[in-house]
Amino acid sequence: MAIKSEVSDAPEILNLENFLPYRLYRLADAVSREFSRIYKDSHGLTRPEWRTLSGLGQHGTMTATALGEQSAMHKTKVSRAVAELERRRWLVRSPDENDRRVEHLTLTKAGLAAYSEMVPLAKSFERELLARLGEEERAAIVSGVAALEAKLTLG
Amino acid sequence: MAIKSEVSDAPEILNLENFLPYRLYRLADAVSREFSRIYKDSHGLTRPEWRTLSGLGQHGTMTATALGEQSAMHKTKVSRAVAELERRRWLVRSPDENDRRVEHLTLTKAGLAAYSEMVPLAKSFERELLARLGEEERAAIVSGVAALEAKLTLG
DNA sequence: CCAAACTGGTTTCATTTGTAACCATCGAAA
DNA sequence: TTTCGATGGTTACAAATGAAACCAGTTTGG
Repeated sequence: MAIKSEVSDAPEILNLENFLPYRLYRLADAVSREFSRIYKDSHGLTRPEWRTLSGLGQHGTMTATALGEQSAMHKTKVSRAVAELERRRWLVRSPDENDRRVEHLTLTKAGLAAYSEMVPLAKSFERELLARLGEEERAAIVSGVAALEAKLTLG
Repeated sequence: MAIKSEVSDAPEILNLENFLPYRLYRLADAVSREFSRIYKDSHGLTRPEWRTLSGLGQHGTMTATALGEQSAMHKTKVSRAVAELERRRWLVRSPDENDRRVEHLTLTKAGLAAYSEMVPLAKSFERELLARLGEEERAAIVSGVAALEAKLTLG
């Protein structure tokens, strides 16, 4: 049997368990699922709501557009998350002086309280996640992610 | 101002852009989005459908349960993906001899053809993705992901 | 000054997803 | 053998998502 036919007869096979896009997605999904307990189980937030809360907690006041850029969310996700947090009275909107299309979003005391409560939990989640790894493994995942991020168009 | 009040007054802040669960998710999402062009744009497949095709292409014949385990999908996703691939006549079901609940799934010639067409594209996608990185960066992401996978309950 | 193009943000609609209930069959134990 | 709990797989329903249309309001170019 000629080599040429040998290599072209058998269909080329992809090993899914070893395929980086799949592994990355599955890993992120597992981590995200675990992490979601912090905002979902305790307060019934969705991920977009959590990110919105987190963005505002971090930056004080932002517009919806800025939120979308900071946390890599589509404008519709932001819009709905903001609406829900407003319904909970966790944030308020205030009109922009110069541009009447724009709204500035700010957490209320209640929103800030929820944020302050979750931040330590989030940090310890990350800490414990990384603590399961050895020193070089930790460095590997962090720098590996950073390297790929740098090469991609994110958000 | 006493140190104690200094540290407890300001709300602790989480830097989202630096938070591993967020970064991981955003990265996986971006990679997955780019990759999806291979199965979505050309054949209109969803991710579960692609994974199902991929699992069967790789293993020949599988049950729905096995597919779910191999590709980290919930049984409902598998069920719907299988139904769609069957509708396209890309796979067939055959009953199990001993257990009438079980179905064995196999790609048809058409399914296999689609699979064979996509595999090289998938491989070159991964290759080119990794080619954007330097040697150590490549090693870092691969071993970092592997390390985290090992510590988590996946799927 | 006015039309066209653009931008911030919301809504609508179709698709996808997750949860739970469900149906059929199987295996073990009484 | 009958019954009861697990298992393979599907379905129903509610919630989350994405794409595109949409509404204001703003800017730009003629």
